[in-house]
Amino acid sequence: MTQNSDTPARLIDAATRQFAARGYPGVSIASVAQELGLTKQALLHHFGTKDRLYETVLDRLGDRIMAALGDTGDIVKAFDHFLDHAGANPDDAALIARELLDHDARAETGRQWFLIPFLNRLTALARSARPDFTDAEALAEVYAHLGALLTYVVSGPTLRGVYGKKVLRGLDEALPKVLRKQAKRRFLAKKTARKV
Amino acid sequence: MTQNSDTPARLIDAATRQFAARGYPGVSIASVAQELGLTKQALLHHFGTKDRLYETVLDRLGDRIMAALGDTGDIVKAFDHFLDHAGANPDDAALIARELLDHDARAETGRQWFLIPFLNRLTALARSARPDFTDAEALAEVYAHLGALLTYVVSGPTLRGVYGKKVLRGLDEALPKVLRKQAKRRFLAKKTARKV
DNA sequence: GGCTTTACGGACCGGTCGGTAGGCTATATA
DNA sequence: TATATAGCCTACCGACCGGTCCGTAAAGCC
Repeated sequence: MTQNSDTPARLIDAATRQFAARGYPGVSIASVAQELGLTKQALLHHFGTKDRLYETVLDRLGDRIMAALGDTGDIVKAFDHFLDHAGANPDDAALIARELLDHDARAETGRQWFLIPFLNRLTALARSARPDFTDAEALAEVYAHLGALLTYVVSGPTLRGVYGKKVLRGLDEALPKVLRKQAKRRFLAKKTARKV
Repeated sequence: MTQNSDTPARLIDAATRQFAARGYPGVSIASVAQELGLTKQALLHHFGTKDRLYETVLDRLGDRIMAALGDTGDIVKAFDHFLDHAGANPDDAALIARELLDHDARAETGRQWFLIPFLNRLTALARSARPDFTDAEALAEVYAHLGALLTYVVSGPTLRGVYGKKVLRGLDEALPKVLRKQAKRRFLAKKTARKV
């Protein structure tokens, strides 16, 4: 650690932002390195290849979103925490959305996809909240809810540019309410008659 | 029309597939042209620049999705038609999802975004089904539903690769049901006391 | 038959891509 | 003090990028 020992972490941060904003093919390793005033060779020194940089970014992302769910056994709270996290870290949401679009296009040699533990966790929570669900139904409900949540968080900048700030402020007020209400309706019914 | 007069249309088809699969920065005009055995100069002859090719692709997409909604006044039916269309044309869904992610990053000189009429139409239908909604609430419900639908259609290939065909078949059976049930719950309530 | 237009291909341009080779410097260790 | 190593650089490579220039063959128009 002769010079700046946290360079790898800062490169990961920059790469996370750029991959989220422009996607894998839209980002050059030179532009990531340039963000901290380095050359691309410095980046290659730390990560070897662009692909390994990207995989590292996804690894960290996987850790963050699992942590965001918390250790609650309540799926509504888990989605609540995740919405908070995604709202505060839209880059994370964008990267997830991009992976849903692009994952099958990339080679992904061997390793397990970073979203699998996340989806499995949510599906398990859904099944424990609604034992009347089949596995497929639980995954479907989780997936539909996650899709609505991600699309909303992800399109913020786009819709702000298109509709203007005022409309978007209304959306930012209404949509989280819609999502929370929907989570309750989705997962808190049948078998588990509920309070509030 | 000396040689092949429908070349532009075929180029648009190829470009639609490739942009949907790999996104704007991931597609080279040479690879699009190559799909019909042409060189990139042929493509540039017809469209001038890569950007104009992409805009043409979005124009056609905008026409298709508006047509897919049909002329019904019933938002549940409109979403039903759109789900059918998106299921049969996953490239269209992928392009919309990519635009939601990327639109603000591109310059988009002047012209109106192709999704605006689509979103406006759906929002208007939502408001007429639920006069108790504010504009923001209607847009939020439309957007949440659209997000769930798009994410589902778009992630098909990815999830198939990750979960295997069997799980995905279960999802393909369960998720459309979830979406249809949800559309009814979203838009057919209050003021319009319900049957079914 | 001359002229223009359409539809391409070949050659090439400046620039950028990911990646390699090798060198320099500051620190850590012996 | 000698050596090793981490961190980063300059220089360079072949491949590819979007785009221009120019030629050419076929068809339409007069």
